[in-house]
Amino acid sequence: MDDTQQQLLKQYNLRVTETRLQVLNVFQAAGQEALSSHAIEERLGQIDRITLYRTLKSFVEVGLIHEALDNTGKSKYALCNDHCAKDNHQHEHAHFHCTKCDKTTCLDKVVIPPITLPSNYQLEQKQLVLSGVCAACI
Amino acid sequence: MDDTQQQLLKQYNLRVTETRLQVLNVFQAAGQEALSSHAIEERLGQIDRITLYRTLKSFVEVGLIHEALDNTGKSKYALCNDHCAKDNHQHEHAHFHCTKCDKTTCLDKVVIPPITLPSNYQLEQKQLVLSGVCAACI
DNA sequence: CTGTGTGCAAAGGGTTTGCAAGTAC
DNA sequence: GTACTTGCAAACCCTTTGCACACAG
Repeated sequence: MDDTQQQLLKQYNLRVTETRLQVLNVFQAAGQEALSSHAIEERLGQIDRITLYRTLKSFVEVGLIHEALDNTGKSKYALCNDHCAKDNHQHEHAHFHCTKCDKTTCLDKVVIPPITLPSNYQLEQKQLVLSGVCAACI
Repeated sequence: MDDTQQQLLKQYNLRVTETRLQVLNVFQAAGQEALSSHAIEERLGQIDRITLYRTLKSFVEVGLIHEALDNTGKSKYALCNDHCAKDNHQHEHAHFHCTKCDKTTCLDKVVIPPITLPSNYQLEQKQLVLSGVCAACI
């Protein structure tokens, strides 16, 4: 429903614009797959690249999407499941990058185990990047 | 000893050149710190940037250094401790990125716990990226 | 109406490629 | 001598910034 998406944007204090609705739509359709700006562009076709970058930045800032680290060097993004706040992204799950199809997937069920750091290290964020071959490519 | 470094390069089937010796030297001096190409350039001063990129690529290919993932988007590299082969980099340790000084450190003692993946995922590599404030910056 | 978002052009940063000259072995 | 390495220029890709116009609230 278009209406739920509008609500979602408002909920995050974002103005409702055509571009944002479209981008949000792409993310919702992508499910657990993390998308590069290139992939989003492909799916939308006519979007302005710069506007897209700014849209993604806004979405990350408010906590609607999160950046998924993979070892490709390029940024990929996926929807946040839980309620993430501005400065409190909660993403204690792993991201899996398939070396065959290049897809990056959020593995919500894979919880990052507690890590024991050397003393005097203040841990703020931990990200687990797994790579190999995904279910679809084996 | 310059001689040990030459031996090391030969051991990895790399031709001994001035550039490679210099870069190797920088890595050995850096210890557990992972270096960006920019950082290496700074420490060497007069090196050609393109040659440096190619040197790094060669070093990674033969397994002399490994790429350390941090969430800055830029590539950083550090010496491999164990004997890594061409297609068999063994880096089951974590990398810590300090958000204050921007240093990335290999935490050899932090072993990545075994991960249980959903069935039909073939795991080949796991990387743990920790970030926060390092001992020196607290 | 006011502040925010958009679109274009231009610039920026990191990295790669092509090619000729130089060098390790 | 031959294959590999270097150095320069140019190109590439992804991303950011500046500015005028358009639009949401």
